[in-house]
Amino acid sequence: MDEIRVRIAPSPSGNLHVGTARTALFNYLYAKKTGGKFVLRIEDTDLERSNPEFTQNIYDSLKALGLNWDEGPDVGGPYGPYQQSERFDIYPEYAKKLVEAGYAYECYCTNEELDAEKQSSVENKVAHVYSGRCATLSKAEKEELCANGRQPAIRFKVPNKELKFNDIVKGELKFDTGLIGDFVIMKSNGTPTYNFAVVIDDMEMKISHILRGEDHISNTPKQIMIYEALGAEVPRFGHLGMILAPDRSKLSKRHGATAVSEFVEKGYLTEALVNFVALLGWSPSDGQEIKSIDEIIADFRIDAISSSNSIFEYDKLNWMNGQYIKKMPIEELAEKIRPFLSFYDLSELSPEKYLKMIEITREPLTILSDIVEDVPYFFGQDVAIEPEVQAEVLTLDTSKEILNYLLAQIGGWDFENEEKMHEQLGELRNYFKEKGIKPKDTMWAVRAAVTGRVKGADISAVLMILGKEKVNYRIQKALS
RNA sequence: GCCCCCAUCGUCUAGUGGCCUAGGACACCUCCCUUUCACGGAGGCGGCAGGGAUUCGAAUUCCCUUGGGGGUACCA
Repeated sequence: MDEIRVRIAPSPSGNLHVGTARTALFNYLYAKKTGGKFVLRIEDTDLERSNPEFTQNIYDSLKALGLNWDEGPDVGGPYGPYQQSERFDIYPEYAKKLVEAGYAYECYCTNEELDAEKQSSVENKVAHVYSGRCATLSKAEKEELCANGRQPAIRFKVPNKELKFNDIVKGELKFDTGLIGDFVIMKSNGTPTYNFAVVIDDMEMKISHILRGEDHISNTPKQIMIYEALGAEVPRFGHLGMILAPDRSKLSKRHGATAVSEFVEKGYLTEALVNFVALLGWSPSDGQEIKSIDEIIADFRIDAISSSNSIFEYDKLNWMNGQYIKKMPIEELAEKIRPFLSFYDLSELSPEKYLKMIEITREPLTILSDIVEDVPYFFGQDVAIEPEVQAEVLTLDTSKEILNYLLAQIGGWDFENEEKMHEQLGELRNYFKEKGIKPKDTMWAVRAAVTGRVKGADISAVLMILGKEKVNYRIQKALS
């Protein structure tokens, strides 16, 4: 197994979860770092819970994150098909081989019988291990069971031994297989169980390294035993710590967004998401945390992955998203923001003015949707004056004086030239400064009348975007 | 219950026996910059879970306790 081949194998029973995205990212990073292949496999053996809609979401999310796969259901590849539901005819053959070789056997137990066994284990406070009673069934007994209408499942016969493997991130892991119990590899309905299907698929797809969440640690010995029974080469395993919610429980809907697509809808940039999630369990060698995916690839070391769980905190994600918003090319940002502004009539603004508006309002944004709150005064003829602004600024005599003066002057102002606008505002401040009014207060009065607020984007740019007519109108309105 | 994993500031982490009086980032606080908010800059607060053992020396090794997480399915 000299070629490095990794995979991400989500099951389409939900939208792509950020935890899965992180696992995908680490696999992707390792593949890119080593010149290996990154494979996508859709694990939809559980037909009841699988939904094509989710498969599409998985594709879209992975692509949006820039985690492009070399082989997968949609792009094909030499070891397809890459969707388990299309591989159903493969698994029984291997199961049959295992039965014939004595590594597995048919089990006719009913759910009721199994539950009863389990129940007695619980009562005796011992680990529940399947008794293996069907392993010794005679041919005649099996035939009788079949005649009674029972369909057998196939169980793997677990050898009793100590099983060890060297985990890439955890180090040596040991298991006593006596505690595992013969497990089902083929359900009585003829479909494979997870533990069987993954092994067959990973084997056929020649996967060399399996990086996955540590919730799979206990599956690993089972899978290794299957590889061994099949005489196949066992891949290397690496188990990543889990991503937890701030309350240390599993990250779930009640904590807010969990799917990549939900984060995107809320206004998170996929670049920031990738960067943030990479930092959960991995850290850059130079301490520089803001890194593009290519820079992360360059710095990635698989042996430096942390093995503990990490908590998904929004604070840092938010900060990071703001960083990406600030450095994104303005045209690109303007297009990304557009969908969030559907509430407003964007046709009021020329393309140039729209761009300018984004430029001057981007700075305080944490997520793209924040913009909605920051731009209402750019639209419509009238502007909503906040009550405090009305009471604390506009009712002041000095404010009225300033606005009256401005109204008289504004006819001669240039609204097209930014430099000019700065000068005009500067002159206004100086004029009142000589009269003992602080420049700050002068600007406040103008801002209050025109935007209805005491804080916001650069006021000279705001005036230019609004244009002389609207500014004039809003000042008059504020005065009355 | 049983099995497994994990344990450095609130959070993400650096640290692989002396470079550690434990470094960075986010958050928080203070100050500076400033026509507002913000950005940015300069400081500050804050941690090796507890107990043993090994060692001249332990955040780093070993053991126990505690805490957190995962698994225990004919789900994946």
